[in-house]
Amino acid sequence: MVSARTLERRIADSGRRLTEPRRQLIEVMRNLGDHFTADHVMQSAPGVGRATVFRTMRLLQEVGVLCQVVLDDGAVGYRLTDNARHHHHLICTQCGATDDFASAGIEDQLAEVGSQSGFDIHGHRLEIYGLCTSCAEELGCH
Amino acid sequence: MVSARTLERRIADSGRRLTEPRRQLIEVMRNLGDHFTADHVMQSAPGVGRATVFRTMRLLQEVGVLCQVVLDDGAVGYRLTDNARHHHHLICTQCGATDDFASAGIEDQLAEVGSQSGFDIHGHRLEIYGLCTSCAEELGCH
DNA sequence: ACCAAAACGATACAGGGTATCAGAAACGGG
DNA sequence: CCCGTTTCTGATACCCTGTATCGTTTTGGT
Repeated sequence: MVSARTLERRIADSGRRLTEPRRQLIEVMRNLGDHFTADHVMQSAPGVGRATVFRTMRLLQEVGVLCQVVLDDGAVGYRLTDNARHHHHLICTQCGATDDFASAGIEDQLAEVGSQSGFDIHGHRLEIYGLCTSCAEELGCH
Repeated sequence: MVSARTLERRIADSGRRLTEPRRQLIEVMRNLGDHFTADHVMQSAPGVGRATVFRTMRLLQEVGVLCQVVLDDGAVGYRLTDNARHHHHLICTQCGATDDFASAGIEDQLAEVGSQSGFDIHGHRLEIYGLCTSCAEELGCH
């Protein structure tokens, strides 16, 4: 779990102000767990204006501590992350549980695709869908 | 370029009716080239109702001849495809040109991630962003 | 404490997609 | 070939996620 201190420092270090609504939203997102929607955040922070929720979420994305997760059905979720580095997501299509991962092997394969295709590749997006261990158990032997 | 006949057969074979609006939309999408948005389709088929455009696009996705492409900025594009099999997209962030590709190496790496993570993986979504050869030339030596 | 800059809340708007529902088209059976 | 059932259509209202506007409030450096 990424600490509130880390998140607040990221905001401060980027030259932005550390306001009360921002602090509240950070706390709310931390409490929402490993995945949530913008709507969840709004409902959990009724004192904060709608626009501020979206603005803050955009800000957190810009400083690299919040990332979008494209779900199975195309809907968008969010997730706090402590590593701003490049990574991908493992998403449970049953319960929504989400994990980060990185794989040098995959990056190598993508570089390979680039050289074969003639495209000058400078980014990608990868989401993996499946069942987390507990959902797999539950569904597997029902 | 995927033929109109193929597309129409896919609809008929799935038990749906081959109506005039559907035929029109298929023709429009074929003419729009390798990537387009729902709005492009609507503008190119002024005689067809908005809801029918979306319904038909959903239908084509269900029968596997139209796929969503998640762009760089999160916007969604569409693309006709003749292979309903699993594949990924190479997307030019400059001009929008889009190509399909598949890579056994990547699939292997993903299986690897699955076994390491404990997730029971049953799908994924991969979009690669870059510059197509002509855009790379144009921008490279301006 | 003061002030300019930044951020806020309310709200209107925008874009993409879905639900509803009365009327029209498709197509299989007689 | 006509008829009835089923499916589809168009118009429109609506929903959801996110952004723009703008007057007011906070922030934080001096």
